[in-house]
Amino acid sequence: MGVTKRHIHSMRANQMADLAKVLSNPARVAILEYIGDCDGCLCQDIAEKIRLSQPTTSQHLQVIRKAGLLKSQFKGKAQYYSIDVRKWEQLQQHFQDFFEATKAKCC
Amino acid sequence: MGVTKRHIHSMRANQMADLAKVLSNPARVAILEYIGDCDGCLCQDIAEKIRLSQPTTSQHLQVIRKAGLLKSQFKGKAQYYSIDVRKWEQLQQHFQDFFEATKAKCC
DNA sequence: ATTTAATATCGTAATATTGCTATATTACTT
DNA sequence: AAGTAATATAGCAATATTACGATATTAAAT
Repeated sequence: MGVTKRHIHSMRANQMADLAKVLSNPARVAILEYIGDCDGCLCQDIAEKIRLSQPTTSQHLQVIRKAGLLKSQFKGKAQYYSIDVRKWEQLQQHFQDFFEATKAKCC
Repeated sequence: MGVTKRHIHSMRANQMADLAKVLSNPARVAILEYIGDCDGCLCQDIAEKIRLSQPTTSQHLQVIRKAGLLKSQFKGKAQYYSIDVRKWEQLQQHFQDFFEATKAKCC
């Protein structure tokens, strides 16, 4: 077959996997690091920085955005991306909870 | 093309992505949750619990193991898996550092 | 030595992901 | 209104991932 069988797992496990998937590509990690740096970045600047094409960079941005981690704002024709700090902290908490819950059980 | 271009990214970004990849599949998340629960689990019990075949479960276990997160011990023909707590805490710290570093820059 | 039971690996098919070029869309500028 | 600049989307090829059944490996039990 070859499809991830989401339906057999708990919603919690699927959610956790979905969040981890956002961070499971080095380009997206690099993008998040860069956006953190500059606080309001243009797609083309990001693309130049991480050395991927503009379309590829844009696609990765959409993935991160769909996870709710980005805020964006048009100024003229430019789109300024920045990290949604509240969502970022929620993400951090989600991972934290997962690590702690697992540790609490096994140790 | 279609290959992740690891060489253009920093070692840190690649590492982070590799770690996230372990958690980016709900079966592996479910396995980790289950192993946390029982502290010394058999592959077949895990397979039954998460409702995937024994070979599929074994493969996921190898992925988690290659990331260094598992300890295992043969007793007879059975292999008892458990979480390597030190490595688990290191993983947690790695994520924690990434979240904090990014947050420190952008806020 | 053979059988049995548990796990790991091989081979394969289906689907997902990654990255590109080409093109569309959007909003400003002239 | 036409041109320009920035981003997004479509379409595609290459590779990676996921899952399975079949089989190999391993170690105990008969």
